[in-house]
Amino acid sequence: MLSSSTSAIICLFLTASPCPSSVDLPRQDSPDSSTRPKLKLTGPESEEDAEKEDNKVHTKKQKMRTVFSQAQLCALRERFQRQRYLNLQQMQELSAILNLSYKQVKTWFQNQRMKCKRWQKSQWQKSNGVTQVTGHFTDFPLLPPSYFAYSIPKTYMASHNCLQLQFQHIWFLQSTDMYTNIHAR
DNA sequence: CGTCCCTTAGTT
DNA sequence: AACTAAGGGACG
Repeated sequence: MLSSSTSAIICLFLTASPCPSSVDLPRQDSPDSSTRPKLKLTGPESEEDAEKEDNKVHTKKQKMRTVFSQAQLCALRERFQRQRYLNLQQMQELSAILNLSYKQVKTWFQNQRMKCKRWQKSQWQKSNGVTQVTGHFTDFPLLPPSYFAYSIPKTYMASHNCLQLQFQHIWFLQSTDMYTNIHAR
């Protein structure tokens, strides 16, 4: 039912992929110990992941912010379009492909979810004011970023039915994502 | 553990 | 100033 429309949107996104070329997948030093990409596709390696162990005696806790390449962002966004929640191995696979760490992918998806949530809230406020709600799903722009519904996954685990009633159509989309996420193995 | 949420801080 | 990667705490 819904998957058809969703996939249609995905196709749109893919065909009209706004990725500014850049075939680069520059190495992103995994600032994290857990789950690093085991296969390095592109050779040039970091050589500076030494900071994690306290070898840098007392250089402050400088936050190391990695700048994702356009190719990486494009791939992440494309994936997010159709799947907002990835399970462990899906994230590992994706991180390996993009040469990012597992934690980076996990963090990116979380941040993206929050961003989406913020965006939705603003949209809702907008429509709440004067512009009346025309439809349910069609209110959101179809092309990137096509932020459909968001929802709360933690409560999905706990009380699925409760939230399903609460969010209705919005939840339906989300629960579909979660469902495919959990059961697609 | 993963996620939500808020916060911090690097990059543009 | 906006965006957003990453840190940290709370919760299940």
